[in-house]
Amino acid sequence: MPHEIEQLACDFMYVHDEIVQKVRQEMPDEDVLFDLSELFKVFGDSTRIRILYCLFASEMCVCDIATLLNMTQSAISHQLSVLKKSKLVKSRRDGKTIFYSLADSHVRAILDQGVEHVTE
Amino acid sequence: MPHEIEQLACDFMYVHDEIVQKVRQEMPDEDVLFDLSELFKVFGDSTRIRILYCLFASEMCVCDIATLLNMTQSAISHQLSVLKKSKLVKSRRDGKTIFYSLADSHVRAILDQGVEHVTE
DNA sequence: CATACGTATGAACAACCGTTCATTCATTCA
DNA sequence: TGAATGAATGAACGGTTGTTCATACGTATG
Repeated sequence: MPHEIEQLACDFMYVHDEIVQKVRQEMPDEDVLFDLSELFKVFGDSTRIRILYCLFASEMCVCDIATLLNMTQSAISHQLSVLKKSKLVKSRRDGKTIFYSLADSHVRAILDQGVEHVTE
Repeated sequence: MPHEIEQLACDFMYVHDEIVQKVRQEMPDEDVLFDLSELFKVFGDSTRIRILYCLFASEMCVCDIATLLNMTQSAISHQLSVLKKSKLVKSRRDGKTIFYSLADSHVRAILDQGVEHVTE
């Protein structure tokens, strides 16, 4: 793209300097944008969403979730580690069992907002 | 998983019938869950998020966005078609130029909620 | 009608993702 | 200490995704 960034590409230049500035101003920083897309990637899998819905009801161990969702222990464990890396879920050990629970109250708000969009 | 779904998997059975019922009740239907994860997949790419932030400021044509984001016309066009298929963006033609704009006010709310989570 | 320009589209490719399988780890209890 | 159990992990796989490149489409204009 050999154009000057300020004058934009189209011959019929629609976007003005004023709007370019507005975009620049309102667009979050690059690293925030990266974290944001990483966050939504985590929500972009129905297994992980279903796990989160389980944890809305109560803390649970891996094999409880696996049974509820009718999936293997390994698959759930892998996904829980994704959720944990993303700080959406936390865990505590009680003997042999490890209980998982939500780490953040935003999670529900974000999912609910999504549901609202999808079901209208 | 050879277990009865109602009694769950662990020997030390933590999740009770009451909680199982609560999960079943609060978990959205399978098709809603599918749509939900599809929606978040769309948000799970920083290029698409940046496109949406452009459109928060103003409707724009493809090459305006490409210039603003310093990407090729083709890459932006492909991503706009994803956003359009997801009904997050709409378009209108004016001569040779096609202008894209937001199709839904929920979009901003969902992204803002995500930003709030990420930047705390 | 031919040219130019903005955009869309299909193929191709590399990178990434989610599950499965086999194995290992951590803890309890006999 | 050794067996049993709940959970984590690494390798491997098939499928998906985002970009690039080349090309085709649609509209305006000469």
